[in-house]
Amino acid sequence: MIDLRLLRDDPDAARASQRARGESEEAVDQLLRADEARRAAVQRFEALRAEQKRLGKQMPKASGAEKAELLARTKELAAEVKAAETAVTEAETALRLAHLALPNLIEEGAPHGGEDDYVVLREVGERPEIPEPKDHLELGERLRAIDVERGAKVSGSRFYYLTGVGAQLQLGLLQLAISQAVEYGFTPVIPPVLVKPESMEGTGFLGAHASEVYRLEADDLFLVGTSEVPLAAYHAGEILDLDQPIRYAGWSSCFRREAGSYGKDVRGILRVHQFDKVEMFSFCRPEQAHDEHLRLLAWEEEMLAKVEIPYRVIDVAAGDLGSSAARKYDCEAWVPSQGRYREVTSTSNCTTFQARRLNIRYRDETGRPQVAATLNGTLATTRWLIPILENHQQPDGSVRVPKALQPYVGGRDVLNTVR
RNA sequence: GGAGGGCUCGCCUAGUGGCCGAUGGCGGCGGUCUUGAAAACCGCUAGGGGUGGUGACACUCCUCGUGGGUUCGAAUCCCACGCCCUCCGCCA
Repeated sequence: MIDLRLLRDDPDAARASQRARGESEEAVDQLLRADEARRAAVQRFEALRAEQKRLGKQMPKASGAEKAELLARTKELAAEVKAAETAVTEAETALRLAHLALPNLIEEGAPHGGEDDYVVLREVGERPEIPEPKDHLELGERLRAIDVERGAKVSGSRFYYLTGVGAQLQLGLLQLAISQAVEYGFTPVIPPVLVKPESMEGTGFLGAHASEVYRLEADDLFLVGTSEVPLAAYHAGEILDLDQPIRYAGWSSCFRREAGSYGKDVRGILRVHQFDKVEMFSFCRPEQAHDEHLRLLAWEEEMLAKVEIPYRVIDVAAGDLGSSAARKYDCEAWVPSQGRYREVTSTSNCTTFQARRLNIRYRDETGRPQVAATLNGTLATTRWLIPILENHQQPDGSVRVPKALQPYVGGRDVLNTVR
């Protein structure tokens, strides 16, 4: 949810943001009208209510005919107050709907347009020359690292087993991510992955993403698609000390239904229903958010450097930001078998949008509560195994292990085909 | 699965129909005292909304888990729901 006061002061900023996203400007005006209507309703109610309280105070002192008259008047008033209160409730509901419907204002500088209008900020690392690259699944199967056949047998399509060095590589990768995060002052967190509806709602994943989310009907709980959800909701309703940003590194499994992606990326483990991830999450003051965002990006790039894979950084266009983000940078790793870059990290600056929903605040210099800013960014996921295997493959199907990961596979620098 | 108990301002707690937005303690902050500290004493210490003002601020309304009901009037009475806790059983 965006700041309504800001919206009243400068509705054109919101309209411009909507245009950049390729979304309706009418949503802005709807919200403005709903805001206005609510304030009018509130004022009507308050006037009546004040009168009711005033007369009510006279009641104990009154007696006889005076009391009877008072009673008659207050009785009438009571009905009016109740009607006015109902009107306020209705206006508030309408406002909330309009409020939820409007996405975050984009950060100045974010590219305008849709999915394909991203801007490449830089390409980093040398793409390897591999004449006939094997894809990650073939490599993974030869190494006995990835087993999608049995994944499908046991759980269905888009499920897999990581076995042997596959399991070790993933654990090592995530461990490496946690170690780096801790080194930079993050608090490592292993959060719950089942959350209540309000936690899911608060983080904005029940809007456009609702069909992406697994819901456990019997218990009315949701499986999280990222630890961003339990990390953001961790401080819901709290007033934090944000002299310094508060940083968490969440380690969790993530679950996604991948509804509507039938036939897309069906081979291997690029797009799966369940994977593991280490996610950075920051709470900070709004004025710190921009710099914090760049720090998160830098930490992502540091991790990519550690596993020695070529990548590029893109500045995601406004129309592809999702409702919460004001700006988003993705790192895309080079995938030799596909001859293109694929997303492996994503860092979003949600400014105060998410925190406002979750009611997460801090105290400013004057001691007044203000809405905090939240940011998130990927530090490692199962998907990283793809560029790691593919970029480091050798003609015989063996795979070189990046130095940083060697300790996690028994010190080996090469993983050899099994059998 | 069964049976109980509880939800009040950071924490604990008082409050059974108007004088309660709410008592007291702890903690926190500020001050007095002290060379300094402790102790003692004094003061301050929830959040949100609306209106007015450039502003410090002023006035006002809402909030005692949530929603409804009774009543002229509800933290207090009634109903429903939610959440937390304890015990028993079962499973790990």
